[in-house]
Amino acid sequence: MSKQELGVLEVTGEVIGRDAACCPGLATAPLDDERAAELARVFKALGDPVRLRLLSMIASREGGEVCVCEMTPAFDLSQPTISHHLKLLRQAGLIDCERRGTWVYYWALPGVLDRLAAFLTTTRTAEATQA
Amino acid sequence: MSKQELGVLEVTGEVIGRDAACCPGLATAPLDDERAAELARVFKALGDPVRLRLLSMIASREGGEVCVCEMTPAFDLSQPTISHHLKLLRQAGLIDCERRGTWVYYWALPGVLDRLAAFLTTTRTAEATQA
DNA sequence: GCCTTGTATCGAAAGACGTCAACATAGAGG
DNA sequence: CCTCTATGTTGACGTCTTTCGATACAAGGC
Repeated sequence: MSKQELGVLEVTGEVIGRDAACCPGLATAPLDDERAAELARVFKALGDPVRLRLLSMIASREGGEVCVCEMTPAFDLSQPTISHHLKLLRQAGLIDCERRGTWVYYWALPGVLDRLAAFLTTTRTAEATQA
Repeated sequence: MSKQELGVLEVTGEVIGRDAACCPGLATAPLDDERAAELARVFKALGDPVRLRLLSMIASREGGEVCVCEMTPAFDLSQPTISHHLKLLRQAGLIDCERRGTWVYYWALPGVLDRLAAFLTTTRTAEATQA
């Protein structure tokens, strides 16, 4: 279950600093079709309040891991719905999970989030630099 | 036309540095319902390849302004569709526009983008700091 | 005034998405 | 093996999205 169909932004797991301008950035160039599609997939995953709350719930956890059994009751939604949202977050490469006994634990993957942040900040940074 | 129904994240226009932790950040705390909804609206606006390309096209423009007549032919979509996407970006507070004569010009509003970036980076920053 | 051009809005159609109840699966513990 | 609890998956339903053609509006030129 650990190895998911990330498929998005090929998550490496390594943390990429805001300086390492690995990727163009929003305001540096007009963004080609392919990269736009990649990024859109991740942003779309973040474009739902439930998923945002789930992700922040996971990312803000001290130990780094959260059991599904803790998340489900925090929402006014059915368990399958939560499961579905978690799956989408996984497919976006934002989180991963592991089953330990009866329970399943989720944790955040910093890779994609960092790239997204870089994409947005590189944006302004590049603009300010070049201007 | 300049004053749009932003409604999202109350765009101030002022640039917020990555340090100015005005807002919680993804990994600092479990994100309340209201803020999640606000943020989700913006991320949803970014969750479409066409809108991402439009936004980057506008944000990366030297002069800062782009005429609709330049954007429409860059896509394989009808003019009403482009117009619709531009409207969504405007409603998300990411861009604004003005009509000058026959043409309408769009420009990027840094405010929301900076907040989003802060939200994502504050995330990792806070995590690294607190850990 | 009346065209012409650029852009927005409307209404409709196809598809994607969020949600649930029902069911399937994975382990734990008898 | 059987049962119980915790999760994931399936299928269905209603709603939101994306897209288009048709139309309306705005401004300039005649």
